[in-house]
Amino acid sequence: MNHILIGGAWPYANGSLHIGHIAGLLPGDVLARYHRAVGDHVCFVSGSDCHGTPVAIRAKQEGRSPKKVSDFYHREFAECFKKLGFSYDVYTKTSSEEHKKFVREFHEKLYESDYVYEKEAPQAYCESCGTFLAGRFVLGKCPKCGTDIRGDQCDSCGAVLEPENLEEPVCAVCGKPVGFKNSKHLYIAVAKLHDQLKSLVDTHPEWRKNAIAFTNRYIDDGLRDRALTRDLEWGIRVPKSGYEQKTIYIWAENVLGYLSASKSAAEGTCFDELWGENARHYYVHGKDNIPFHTIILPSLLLAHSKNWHLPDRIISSEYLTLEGRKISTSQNYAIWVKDLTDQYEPDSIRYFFLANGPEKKDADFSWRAYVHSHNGELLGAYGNFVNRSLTFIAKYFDGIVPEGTDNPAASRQIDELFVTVGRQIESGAFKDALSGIFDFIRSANKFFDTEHPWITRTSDPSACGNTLYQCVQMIANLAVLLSPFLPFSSEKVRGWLNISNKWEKQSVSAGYALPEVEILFQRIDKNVIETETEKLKSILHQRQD
RNA sequence: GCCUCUGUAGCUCAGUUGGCAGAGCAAAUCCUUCAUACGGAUAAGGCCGUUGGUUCAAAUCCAACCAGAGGUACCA
Repeated sequence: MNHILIGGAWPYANGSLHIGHIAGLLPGDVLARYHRAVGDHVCFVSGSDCHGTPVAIRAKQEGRSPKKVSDFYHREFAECFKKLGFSYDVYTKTSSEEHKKFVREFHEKLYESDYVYEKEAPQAYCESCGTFLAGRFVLGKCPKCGTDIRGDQCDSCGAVLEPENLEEPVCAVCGKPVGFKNSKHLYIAVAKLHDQLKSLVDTHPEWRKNAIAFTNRYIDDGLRDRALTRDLEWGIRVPKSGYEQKTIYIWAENVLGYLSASKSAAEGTCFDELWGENARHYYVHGKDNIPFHTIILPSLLLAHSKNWHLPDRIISSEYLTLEGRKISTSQNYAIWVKDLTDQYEPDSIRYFFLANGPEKKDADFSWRAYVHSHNGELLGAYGNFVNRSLTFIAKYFDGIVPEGTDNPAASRQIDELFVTVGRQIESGAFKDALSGIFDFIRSANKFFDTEHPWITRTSDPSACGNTLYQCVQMIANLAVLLSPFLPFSSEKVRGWLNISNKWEKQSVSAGYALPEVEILFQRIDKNVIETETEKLKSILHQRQD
């Protein structure tokens, strides 16, 4: 039995989840379900990222506490994931006591390492907000070209800047001028870990291409040491004297959630195996998260001790666009997961984002494509094949699976699918996996047509029975092959046919009595395309006014 | 500015090491009626962004250019 850790990215708790999050995170659940079906010990963890400036700012704007705000979104996230069938072993939050305790202990030891040092540097400070500000919360003019800019980078002339070099710096939150104060912080010497980090990338050609490219870029450009602490109220207190007023920088604690959450999941029993040499670790997130998983997390682990298991597979997706445009939460141009799950079936949503996800390059969500994917592929090809076969048996064989012999060609294809689909899932090629399964479904429909059982039913009843027997075997195996992708419908079919979800060839005996079956997927009205597209257009319209 | 990615059929895209351009959808014609107006077959559709180069052979490798997207470490 292999120990598999799957870490899904921790969504940031300052706003609702949209389809982009789901597109990046769904692969984690496919991996988890697949590895469980194979018989591996799986620990699939994630949680809500609750600390940091944006949550604090949002709380201030809403007149609520940061805890209230982040708890609100945490509950919403958990509900969305549940509805979509995410099979997390633990879904927690960074503001949980278990996580905070784990992080404080981890950091205490970390500070003793040779890779952590103290440094004083000027920090932007807003008197009116009474807080220090991160670079991107300082607005000002570029000293070189005079353009209005945000943060420490000029978009128009490309100059890399420090906030203290900006002209007329103002606070992005309240608009008042900012000053600068010296502040002492702990830094992690990422640059000193250059060789280990370089060798980590070089020894993992199976990371997604974008992860390798990003990481190499950072390494080649020269790794920069990073502050581990922040002058912020809302966060985990720094466990060091002299640092009572400071908190731990979120990227120095949220990625440790993989450890703290897997510790609670394992309840101490197999935590060591899970983080030992022979485990396998997958990290599933969007490309924006790459450096934090390939540089920061390994740096923290390496600086802490020699024994932690480093990332094996980085499943970093590209971005999802919406009707050809960039999704924008601030401008409300998005489809929210909670709205989607209210109206559409979870398997339908899962199918679309897994079959059309941003695996190797940006992908687009359009209502036209979504409705087509559901009605045409999921329902028309798969649902219909299941339905036409099983209702045929119900109608003409009294619901009893007729006598028949295995179809050698189909049987061989199924054997191959278990191998290739498994390999594709493990390597992060979810689109290819689904497309292989759906090719088989198309061939199954073709088989049904060329056998025309509705004719042999009277002309050659035993041939008719044989055809349906073979169709039932195909359905049984499809249910298992699709179970990581479409858990809800697969569970239904497995229930009807009384088969397990083990990742191996299934068979249903002749004579088995089918229960009453129902339609697998509801058809989506085509008018949805127009009404939903109109809604998005009106959002764009408002934006321009 | 710099870096990365993308450009292939009307649309969405696949094309792993160079070897006769592929799939799905849409549109066309036909077959079918077991099934959720569902399924199947056939044909049609392409200057593979542009221009050069390497090669017996280039969508694929190299160079330049054009167009678009993304990134450029304390925004997740």
